[in-house]
Amino acid sequence: MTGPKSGIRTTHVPGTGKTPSVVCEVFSSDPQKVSRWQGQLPALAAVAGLFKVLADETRAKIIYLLAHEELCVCDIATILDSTVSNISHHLRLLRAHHLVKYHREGKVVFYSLDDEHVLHLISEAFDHVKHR
Amino acid sequence: MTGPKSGIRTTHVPGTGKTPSVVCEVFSSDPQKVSRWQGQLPALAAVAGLFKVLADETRAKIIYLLAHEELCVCDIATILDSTVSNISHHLRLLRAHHLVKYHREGKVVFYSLDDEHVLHLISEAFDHVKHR
DNA sequence: ACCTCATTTGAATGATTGCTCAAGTGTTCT
DNA sequence: AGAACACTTGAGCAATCATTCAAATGAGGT
Repeated sequence: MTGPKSGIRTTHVPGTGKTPSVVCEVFSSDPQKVSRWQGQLPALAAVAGLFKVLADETRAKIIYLLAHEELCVCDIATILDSTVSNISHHLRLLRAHHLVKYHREGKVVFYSLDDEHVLHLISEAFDHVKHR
Repeated sequence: MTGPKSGIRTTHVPGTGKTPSVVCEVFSSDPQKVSRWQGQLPALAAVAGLFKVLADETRAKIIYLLAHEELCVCDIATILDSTVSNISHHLRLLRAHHLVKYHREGKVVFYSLDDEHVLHLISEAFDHVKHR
């Protein structure tokens, strides 16, 4: 199968002002460009998944905090003016993506960043949103 | 106001095994660490907003495509096996964030990337999800 | 054993999001 | 003017998500 969204479309070549060379092409628009991309697209689902993790203000702040120092859940909640439960839920997600590490000291659990790369990603995005 | 989530929490110092030095501290957990962060957190809402735009497989792929060549809506839809309407909705969002530029040629609208920085962000995230 | 505290977990809620369908706009051609 | 085409837009829907509350777990102190 060629996918449920496929259909009959026409052809366009930019710049030339040409009329559609083919009126009814099955499952492709511009044969040249379209066929060139066949199987060439990298799997960006995982990339989008990583961005989803970072696409939340609270989580971005948690990462930023933990990049600078080790903190317990309670402290993070206080600093971010949130609830312990809420922060714990977010940490659970960050843990699942191996972005944070933790160790228990008595009753308290201390979290810290386990992936400097994501901090770099955040700071780069921060620079991006600043100058424009 | 100090925020709706504030409450009375206790103090913890990692490593020392110390007992909470203060039992009831209003609106703060570890006074040392918490106060150090007062007003020090950068505004990461916009950063999270940018990541939200990238946190979708279809949009990530559109950006990847447009980084390599100029394409019309119809072609993008064909390559990504989606509908023209769906792609147009995504392009609308990308346009609102000034990530893509476009120009009309007759009936056809050609889109291309207007922000190489986001491509760098994507390729960096791609490298990240690969080796682990 | 019991109580307290720090954190985790699950269920419930409201908000946001991606996609689809149908209708609308703008452009070209006859 | 009218038809055909490329694209845009808005409403509607199901799925996902962030947050909250209440209950559960785990560890230390008495």
